[in-house]
Amino acid sequence: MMKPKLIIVAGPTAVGKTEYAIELAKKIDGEIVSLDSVQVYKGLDIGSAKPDKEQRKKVPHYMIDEVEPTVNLNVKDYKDMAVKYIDMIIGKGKIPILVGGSGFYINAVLYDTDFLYEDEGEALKIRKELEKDFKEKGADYLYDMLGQIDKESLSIIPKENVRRVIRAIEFYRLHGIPISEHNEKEKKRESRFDYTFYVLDVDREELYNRINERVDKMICEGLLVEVKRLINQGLSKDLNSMNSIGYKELYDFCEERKAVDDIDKLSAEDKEELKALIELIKQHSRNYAKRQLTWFRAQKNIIWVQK
RNA sequence: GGAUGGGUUCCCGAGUGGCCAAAGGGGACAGACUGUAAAUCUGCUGCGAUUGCUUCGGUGGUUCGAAUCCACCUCCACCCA
Repeated sequence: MMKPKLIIVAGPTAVGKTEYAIELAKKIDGEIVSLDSVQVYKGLDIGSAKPDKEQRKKVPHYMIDEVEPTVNLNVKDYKDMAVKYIDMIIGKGKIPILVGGSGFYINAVLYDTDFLYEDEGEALKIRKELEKDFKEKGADYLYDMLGQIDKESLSIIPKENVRRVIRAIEFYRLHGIPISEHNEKEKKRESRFDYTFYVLDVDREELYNRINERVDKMICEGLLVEVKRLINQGLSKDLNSMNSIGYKELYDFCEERKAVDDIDKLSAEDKEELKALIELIKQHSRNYAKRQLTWFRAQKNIIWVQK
């Protein structure tokens, strides 16, 4: 049986994936599935640089505005949703074009990683308990615990990465097998798609310029108002959605101020503070872009597209 | 013009005779990653291939030895005029 065709357009933030993908989709009669961990959330529009209405009219887009920002999505849920759309597009005889920068999510979809079923309540309970252990007994304690159930993981996960140490222990308790063993198996998976994996890239300097400019643009377009609106909706700071770049930096600032719709009206002091926060957003975006590049460099069968 | 404090490696900042290529932080760079991933974490950061070489505003001294002490110069901050 022939594997269905699929195209991926990935790359660091702000390289211009959206436009590139739309052009491509028009040319080959494809439909776009966003593979972006933030664009899925409703209401996070400006900060996640969602394609606008005009763009979405040109080509059908999926996986955008898919869930409420109050939901904490994880790879499994994300993958399951995305796969449904992909199969639907294939079913129509069109070519799915996956567009996004979340490498981990792209891989999950592309290789159809098997994330075992987990009882969310149970998982959360275990996690809370382990987090408490960490606070009370420290990282060494957790690491020892991991070593007793899954020696292999010790060479993959550094002790300092407590979050992943916890997840590894949590996985073992949930499934009774070491996460390293499961991952080893999943890594060998072949994609069920006949895929072409493009990664867009530009000179580092140019990329950073684009990022900086785009952040400024987001501010002009009303990022502050967007964040304020989300806060007023009751979104708490510790939600995944609010933990993304552009939102986490502005959260406190917007929460403390009554009005943020007119930047010119802010006090001189506030303006200074805001300026520093904007710089921070730019920096975090640059760091993120760098991490994305690192991820893609480590992937197989990548076709680099120098812009 | 006078008094004082200060100029340290990309930035901030510690160091006040040898253990100093110089703490710490930031940034930059590189990397890891399989249920928080726009998350989380790691390494590295004067030059050179080890001995080595060139750095701590500048110049000249003191000393076996100076970023550290002395002299002069220079720049900055602040105070008095």
